[in-house]
Formats: sequence, C-alpha cells, structure tokens
Amino acid sequence: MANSPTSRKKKEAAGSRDAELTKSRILDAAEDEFARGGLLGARTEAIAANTKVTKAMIYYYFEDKEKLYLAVLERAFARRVAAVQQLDLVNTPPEDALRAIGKSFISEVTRHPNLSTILIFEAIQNKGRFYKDIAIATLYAPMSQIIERGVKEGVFRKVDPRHAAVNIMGACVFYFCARENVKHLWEPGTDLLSPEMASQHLDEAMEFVIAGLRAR
Amino acid sequence: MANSPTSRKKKEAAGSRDAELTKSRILDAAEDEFARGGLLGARTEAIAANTKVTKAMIYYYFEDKEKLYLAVLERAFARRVAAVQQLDLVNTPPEDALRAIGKSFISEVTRHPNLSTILIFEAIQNKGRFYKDIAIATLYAPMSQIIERGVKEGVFRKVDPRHAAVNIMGACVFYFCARENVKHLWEPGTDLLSPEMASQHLDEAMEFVIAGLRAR
DNA sequence: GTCTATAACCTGATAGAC
DNA sequence: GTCTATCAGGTTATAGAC
Repeated sequence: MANSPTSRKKKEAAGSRDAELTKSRILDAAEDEFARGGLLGARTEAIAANTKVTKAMIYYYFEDKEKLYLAVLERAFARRVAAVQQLDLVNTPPEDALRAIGKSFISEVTRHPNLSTILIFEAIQNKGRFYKDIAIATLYAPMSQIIERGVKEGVFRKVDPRHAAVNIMGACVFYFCARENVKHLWEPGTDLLSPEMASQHLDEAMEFVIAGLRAR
Repeated sequence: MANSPTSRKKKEAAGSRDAELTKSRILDAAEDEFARGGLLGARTEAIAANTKVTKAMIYYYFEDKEKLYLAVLERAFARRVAAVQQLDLVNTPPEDALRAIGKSFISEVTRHPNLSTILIFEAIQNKGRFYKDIAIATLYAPMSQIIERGVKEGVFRKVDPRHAAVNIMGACVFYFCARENVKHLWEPGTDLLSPEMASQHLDEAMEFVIAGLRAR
C-alpha cells in the first residue's frame, strides 16, 4: 500500500501521525462518552481529554458531534451484524437457536457494555432517530422469527413474538444497563462485569428466558 | 390554615401566586425533562419553558439543578413506596405475590413512564449516586424475598434471587425504556403506551416471568 | 412570589500556524 | 495531521425591581 518505510517508522514515534490510529482512538473515547451521556450529554471536550489528540482532531475527522455519534453507532452495529451472521439460526431447533443468539448477544455486551447503554440513550433521547432499520433487522427480527417458529412447532408457549422478543432482550440487557443501580444487591465492591458475574448472569438469564418460553 | 379569604381568591386568578401549585408545576416539568436527558442532559431553560412560571422560580424553590433532581426522584419513589405498601406480600403464595408486585409496578410505569427512564439515567450517568438504599429496598428487596420464598417452597426453579429479580425487572421495564427503539416492530403509528398495548405488555410480561420461574 | 436582566461559565465549532 | 487560540452561542445561577 501507500506506506513507505519512512512513514512506517514515524508511526512508532511518540507524537504519531497515523490517521487510522487517531480516528479509532477518537471513536473509542467517543463510544465511552456517548455511553455515559448519550448524544445530548456527551462533551467533545471530555472525548478529547480521553484521547491522545486534541479536540480539533474530532472535527477534522468527523465534521461535527452528530456525525461522530453516527460513526460510533455504525461501528457498534457492524460488530453485532458480524456476530449474528456467524450463526446458523435457520437450520437449528428453536430452543438452540434462541440460546445461540442470546449467548452471542450477552457475551458481546459483556465485552462491550457501551452498546447497551448507547442504545437505551438512543431510544430515550433521540426517539430512535439514528436506530431504526439496521437495529430491528439485526437484533429483533431474527429473535422474533425464532420465537414464531418455536410457537408454530409447539415447543414454545403461545406468545406474541414481538412482545416476547422485547421482554427477552430486557431480561438479557437490563442487567448491564442498570448495573450501577442494582450492584448494591451484592456484596460491596462486586463488579457486575467481572467474568464470574457476567457468566453467572448469562446462565441465569438464558435459563430464565428458555423456561419463560417453553411449552409445558 | 393561613388562607385568608383574600389570598384564596387570588389563587383562582390568571397570574396565580400559589407556592404549592408552582412547586408542583416545576416538579412535573422537571420530571419530563430529567426523563429525557437525565441530570446531565436536562436544561433548566427547557423545564421553565414547560412551566407557567419562569426559570428564576426553579432556583427560588429548589436552589439548584441537582436539588431539583433529588426532589423529582423523591416524589417518584414516594409513589412507588405507597403502592408497594398497599400489597400484602408476606401472607400470599409466592406466585400470586410476584404477580401482584409485577402488576403494581408495570401499571404504575404505564401511567408514569418517566420513572423507568429516570432510573436508567440514574444508573448510567450518576452510577446510582442518588439511588441506592430506598430503591433497592423498594423495588428489589421485596421481589428478591418473594423469589427466595418460592424457591424454598419448591414452587419456583432454583434460581439466584438477585439475578432473577434483576432479570424480571428487565423483562417488565425494558419495554418502556426502549419503546422508541422497538416501536418499529409494530405497525407504523402504534403507541406502545396506549391502554391496549400496555395491557398486552402486562399480560405477556407477567406470563413470561411466571413461566420463567415456575418449577416444572 | 414572580419577573427581567445579566453575570460567569461552559461547550461546540473554526481559523490559522506549524 | 496536529496543535493553540478564540469566537459565538448556550447554560447555570443570581441580583434586584415589582
């Protein structure tokens, strides 16, 4: 590519001038900040402070705050789309398919808890303006279809697939969104994102969801 | 009381001078605004705009934005505490008790959807600083106890009462928090807070929760 | 108790040097 | 590509008249 040996060396230096690196640093810091305050509450100042570069770089690469927000959303969804596409949901029994998609989702949110809060902010502050199509298609449609199939095959109770999908997402994701409120249910200092706690949540949530759907 | 006939008459006038009325108007508008942006995103300007009085009144009655936020939280919790206290959760079979507390909670959030979003904001933005004791005691502790009792009596599956309580809350409340994201699952224009939709959610959520806990 | 006016500060965004 | 300096507009909070 267009990487001469000279420019390569410069990248390793302290005051690096790597565009891609700078962009992804900004995106990382922005994701944290948007996860804490949403589009409305996020401060570009704070984003810059958590980056190795200055505020001006944000506007150089992303034009304005809203475009930066969109870029963060898109990157987060790209991760989700990639994960869902790795699953074969059609040729799998409903219960196993639901387990697969649930596990995929929860383990991703465990690694990237920002996703859950950003999407909640998106709903409340922006009324889903930047969300819509991709999100429904990526998160809810596959789940609804699995549920519908399970109901038809008689392995799941007779539920409304849409309500069920939303309530299942709630059971999976609320733990992450509300973790700072509910942490006091556990011993002081317990980190709800620790591997042990997260895996416990995964187990509890999946068993709860499956039991909640299974026909008696 | 200290209400002379003269002051009584003044209250009815257009440019009323009723302290309690003004305070509650501010609280109403503030609740809406905090529900949209949390403590961080709320604008006192916007609160004043949705009140019949001016911004200066907010500071006259509530000192600063944070104290106003606390007042809103306290009023919202007072409603919740009152509703929970009306229930006899101890002398009721676990399943019925859980149904009662779930129904009470969901129907309150249906009437006051602000509560659910404010508490989510509280978790994410303020890390539960203003939440803590009252909330755990009011929302989670009673539910945890019911679940624990149900497990002991063998009517519920062997679950961790804390995880279960959180996941149940998620199944009940996520519908409200994420309604603007998930509304596209239904026909365009569908209002997820309408009486029909809300009662459908109540039914679906409660059956899901009970089925999710019930021992086979 | 309520208003208008304004102080003091914060925040998004840009210009221009390097 | 990156920085410093800065502007314009927004935001919290207060002073003082009525």
